[in-house]
Amino acid sequence: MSAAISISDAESRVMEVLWRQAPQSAEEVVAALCIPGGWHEKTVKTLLNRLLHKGALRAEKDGRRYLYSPLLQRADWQQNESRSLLDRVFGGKLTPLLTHFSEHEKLSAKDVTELRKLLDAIDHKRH
Amino acid sequence: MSAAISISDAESRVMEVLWRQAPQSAEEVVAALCIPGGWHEKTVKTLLNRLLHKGALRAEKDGRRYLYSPLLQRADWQQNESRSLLDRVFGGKLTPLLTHFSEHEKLSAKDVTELRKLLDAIDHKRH
DNA sequence: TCGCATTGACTACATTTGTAATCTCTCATC
DNA sequence: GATGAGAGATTACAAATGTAGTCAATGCGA
Repeated sequence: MSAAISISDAESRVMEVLWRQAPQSAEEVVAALCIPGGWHEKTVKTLLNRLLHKGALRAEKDGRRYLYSPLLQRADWQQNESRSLLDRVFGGKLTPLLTHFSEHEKLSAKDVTELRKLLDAIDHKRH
Repeated sequence: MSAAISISDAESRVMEVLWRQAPQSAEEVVAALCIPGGWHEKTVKTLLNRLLHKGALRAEKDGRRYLYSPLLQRADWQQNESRSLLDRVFGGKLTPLLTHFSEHEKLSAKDVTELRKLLDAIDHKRH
């Protein structure tokens, strides 16, 4: 288990861009994030750099610039964030969280169907 | 909608104590949190104070000291944190989160039963 | 009544985070 | 070879956070 890189909220926004597609140059990442009322180019560069130092990204030289790719995997990050919520907010127990979501979040018919399928699948594995 | 008080991780630890039981004196809260390798008394006092200023707590005078009670409700906090995770990490969509949990978290048989009941209840409401 | 112990208020300080600006190096061009 | 533009590296700075220490007020015990 790698030392569990932790990234900030703003940093995760940058990662999302690279998770969608990689590798990308800084310029491309900037383009994706600096649109309307977005960040300043310098801000994105800073975030890229911090992510590099944290080991969340890899950079390969491409002429005068770098191409960035995620090292931290999105699924792993989601895993950590979810686990963290579970522990911090729901005492580490899943049922209260699920109960909470089903009570407070609007579940679409599709969500419900989806969930039933998941439960069935779990039951099957458990056979 | 109240201005959505936001509390830090350490602060939430203090709130948990008061959510379990309120009102409590600072001394009692300290006692609950400073046990083995816990925080320093002063740290807890600071957190109580910050929470007061944020409006997350109420303090009523009781002789030479105060008795603290939560103003921020646990359910509301859970709601905010969950919503935040959902938006930040799962693009605001519930299904990916639920899928994630069902794939990566061990669901006990009880969890599954519980969930099914929830789904049934939802279907009923939808009638 | 006076000083002390206790409690809350205020101050402190390093780290992380959001958000940039400036510095520097290097390659393409004149 | 000199120079300027663009890329990344370094520096900046305020707010939030974790973690305490110091100050000040006040009621209790001697």
